[in-house]
Amino acid sequence: MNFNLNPRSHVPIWEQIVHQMKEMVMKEIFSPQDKIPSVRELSSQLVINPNTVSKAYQELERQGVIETIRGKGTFVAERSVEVQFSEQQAEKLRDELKRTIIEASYIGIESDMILQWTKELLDEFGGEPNAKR
Amino acid sequence: MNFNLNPRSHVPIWEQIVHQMKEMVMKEIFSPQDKIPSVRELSSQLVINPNTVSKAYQELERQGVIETIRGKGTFVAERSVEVQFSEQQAEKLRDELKRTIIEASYIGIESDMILQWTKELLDEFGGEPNAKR
Amino acid sequence: MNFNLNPRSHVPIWEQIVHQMKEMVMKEIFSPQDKIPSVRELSSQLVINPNTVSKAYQELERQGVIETIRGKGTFVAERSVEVQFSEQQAEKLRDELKRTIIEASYIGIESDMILQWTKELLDEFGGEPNAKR
Amino acid sequence: MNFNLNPRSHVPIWEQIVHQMKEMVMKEIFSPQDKIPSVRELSSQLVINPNTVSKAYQELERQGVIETIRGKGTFVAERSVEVQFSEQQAEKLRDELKRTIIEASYIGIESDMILQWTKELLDEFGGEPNAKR
DNA sequence: GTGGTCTAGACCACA
DNA sequence: GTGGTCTAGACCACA
Repeated sequence: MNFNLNPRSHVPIWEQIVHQMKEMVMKEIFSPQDKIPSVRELSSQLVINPNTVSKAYQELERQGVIETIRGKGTFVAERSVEVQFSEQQAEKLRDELKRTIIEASYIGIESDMILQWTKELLDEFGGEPNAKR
Repeated sequence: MNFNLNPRSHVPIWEQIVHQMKEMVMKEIFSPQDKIPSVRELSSQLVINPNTVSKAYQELERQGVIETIRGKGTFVAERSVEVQFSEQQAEKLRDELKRTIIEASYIGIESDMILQWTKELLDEFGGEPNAKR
Repeated sequence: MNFNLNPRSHVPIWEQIVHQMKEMVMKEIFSPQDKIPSVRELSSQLVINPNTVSKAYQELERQGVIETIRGKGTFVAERSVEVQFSEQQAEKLRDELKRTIIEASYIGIESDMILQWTKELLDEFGGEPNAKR
Repeated sequence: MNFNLNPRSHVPIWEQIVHQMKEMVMKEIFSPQDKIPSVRELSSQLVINPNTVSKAYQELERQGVIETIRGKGTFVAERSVEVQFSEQQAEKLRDELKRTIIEASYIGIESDMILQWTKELLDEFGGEPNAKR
């Protein structure tokens, strides 16, 4: 697993792991049932503290991205289509989008460029890969 | 100045101020040369710690959004069109966009919805208001 | 013996076995003197680690649910009515009940619903089946 | 705040804190907006590690029981009536109830006693205290 | 070997 | 002063 962690970032390492893991699942680099490295393996590979990896894994499990089977290891979870997002979650993401668009427009990035980025990213990540149908 | 600050949010208050200030400039609620309240005035108006306002103003000044003129006060800065963004800045914003799109797709928000949001927000904030041409 | 084991659950597998075994006895699916599979048989049938079954059997024996007779095998134990529970045991179970009721009320499950569940479950499991009278 | 922590219990200390905190909110010992002790205060009062208290507070915040205001402290959250529980959550709690009832019946606790306990506990904790109406 | 809990202690951003 | 992150390391239950 290739993680690209930046310890200088203001985003905590455990959050970087959570996000990149979700990215890999969206990109179908991982499929449901795939075994992912143990906390100890990954922490020694990334040269970070096991507790940091553990925190990331716990958050991923809470979000239903991975599943832990006692004594056997950790696996990418089956994703159910029924996943229903709340109004609140949607609101929060729209706000994030707004924030990014204001920042981008402010420094002079053209609307067309932003729209193009969005389309490219949606082509890459839009849809629901790995969802049980 | 109407700020909508949420102390319960995990976004630092100084960052909320910075962002809303930029939003107001983008919406042309403020024009260059407009005087804005002093740190003391604003902090007592918003009932927050002066250090917080001070930090926000420092960041806004660093980004060239406002200017302080000794003995006269603080003003919205003139924006020049020639403002050129760096590759690095663009990269960072594209990454933010990517992050939001992954999260949104992950919880099942349709690509069409995300695209619609983007268009709406670009209509509202796209362009370069207040820029000296 | 039909066990419904869920390795993804955070309840240890040996505990799931213990509990389902007791449930089967309460439902009179088993009667005293019935022979139950050996550790080896059950572990290979359920495709789990023999140590896990062994731990479950030890706990069941400790609780007087099953009995091992050297050279003959393992059997459902005779239950005597005189089984007297201690204040401590009762206290512990009342606490568990309290915990569940607090959690349920907290997320907004109606008192009536909780009461109905209790009545249904008592109809299904209340009483002392298989007890020697 | 009176916590009754048992380090010998198999229930982690942070979980005991979470549960007892919810109990106190249900009993209206705390009301929304009430300030609760800081992580440092509580950890020194309970003579446990700050990280353990921190973990409990983070879980309580995730569940919407408390709110953190940066630099100001932690407060009991306003509870909204709209709290909607999922089928899955209800299922899990019914299972817990089932488990407790089987255990209780098994050791010979009368159905009437269990029903009485339930009614007493519902009188004490049923309903939605502190909910914004 | 696997993950979970807990302690001890450092460092940092925020207000 | 407040909480959040991270490291280091011990101990434990489970399989």
